[in-house]
Amino acid sequence: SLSYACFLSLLLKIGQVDEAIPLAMKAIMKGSIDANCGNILIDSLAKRNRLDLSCKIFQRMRRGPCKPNLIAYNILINYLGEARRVIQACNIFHLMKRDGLKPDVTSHLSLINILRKNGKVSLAHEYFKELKLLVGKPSAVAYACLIDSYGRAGKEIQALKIYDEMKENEVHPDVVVYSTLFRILGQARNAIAANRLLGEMRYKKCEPDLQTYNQMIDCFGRNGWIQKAFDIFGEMRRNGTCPDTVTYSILINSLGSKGEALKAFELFKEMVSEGFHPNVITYNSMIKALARANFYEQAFQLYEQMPIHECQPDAITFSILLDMCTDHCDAKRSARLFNDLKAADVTPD
RNA sequence: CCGGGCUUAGUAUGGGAA
Repeated sequence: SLSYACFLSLLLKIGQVDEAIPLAMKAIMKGSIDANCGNILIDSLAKRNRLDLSCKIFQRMRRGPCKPNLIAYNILINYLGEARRVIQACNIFHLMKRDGLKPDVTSHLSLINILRKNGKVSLAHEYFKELKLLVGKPSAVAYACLIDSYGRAGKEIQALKIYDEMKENEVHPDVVVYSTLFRILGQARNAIAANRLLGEMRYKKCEPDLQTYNQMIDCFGRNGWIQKAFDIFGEMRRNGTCPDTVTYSILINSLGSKGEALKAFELFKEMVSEGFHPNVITYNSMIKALARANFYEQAFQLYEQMPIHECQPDAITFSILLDMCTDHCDAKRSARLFNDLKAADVTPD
C-alpha cells in the first residue's frame, strides 16, 4: 500500500495527474490504499490546486473498504478553508460526525480559524463552545483565535470579554494572545486598556517576542504615545531582542503621524547605518511622513533613492506622491510620475 | 508501551467609500 502511494505521489509530482487518478480510484476500491496513503494523496492533490480531485478521492474512500481517517477530514477542512469554501468546510466537519468520527482539537481549531478569516464571528464562537465541551479548557491558541475573530469584526469589548473568560478559566495567555490584544486595542485607540494589559503581561513575567514588541510599539505609537513606544523600543534592545525593518517602519509611522518628519528621518538614517534594509513599506511610511510635514522636495529625493535598497515603488508610493503633486499643483511632476507608474509593474487598485 | 509523520493562532505604509 505504501509503495502504491509513493508511485501515485510520484505520478502527481511529475504532473501525470490524469494517469494517477484512475489508478488511484481502482486501488481504493480494491482496498490497496490505506487511510495514511489516502491522506498523502488527498494532501498532494490539494497542494497542486486540485482540491476537486482531493474531494473525489475522499468520497471514493468513504465508499470503499478502507475508510478515510480523521486526518483526511482535517486536511480537507483546511484546504477548503484556504479556497474560501467556508460552507463546504463546515459540511465536512459535520460529515465527520455522521461518519462516526469525533472531530478533535485540530478539526475545531481549523474550522474556527476559517470562520475567523471569513468574518463569521458568531459561528466561530459556536464552534469554540463545542471545543470547550470537548476539552474543558481550550488552549491559549483557541482563545487567541476567538479573540482575533472578535477583533477583526471590530468588536473590541467582546474580544476583551473572551480574554477575561480565559483568565477565569485559568488558561495562561501567551505572546500571541497578548499581541492580538495589543493590535485590537491599538486599532480601537484604547491606549489606556493597552497600558493596563502591558502591566498584566509584565506581572505575569511573559517575555514578549519580536512580533509582540512590534505590536506593542505600534499600539502606543499610533495613538500618539510616542514616549511609551520608544521606551518599549529601548527595553526590547536591552532584553536582547533585535528590532527588524517592521519595528523601524512602525516607529517612523508613529513619528510621521505626529508631524515629526525630521525625527522620523533621523531614525530612517539610523536604521540604514545599523545595517537594516528598508523595504517599500518603510519608504512609503517615510515619504508619507515627509509629505505630511510639507517636505516636498525631500519626499521626492527619497523616492528617487529607492533603487539603492532595491525597492520598487508600488501603488501606494505613487498614490502618496501623486496626492502631493496635486496639493502643490505640480503638473510636470505628476506627468513624470504617471510615466514611472506605467513603466513600473504596479498592480493598480 | 514508546516514538515519529500529515492538518490549527498574532505584526507595519496611501487615498477613496460606507
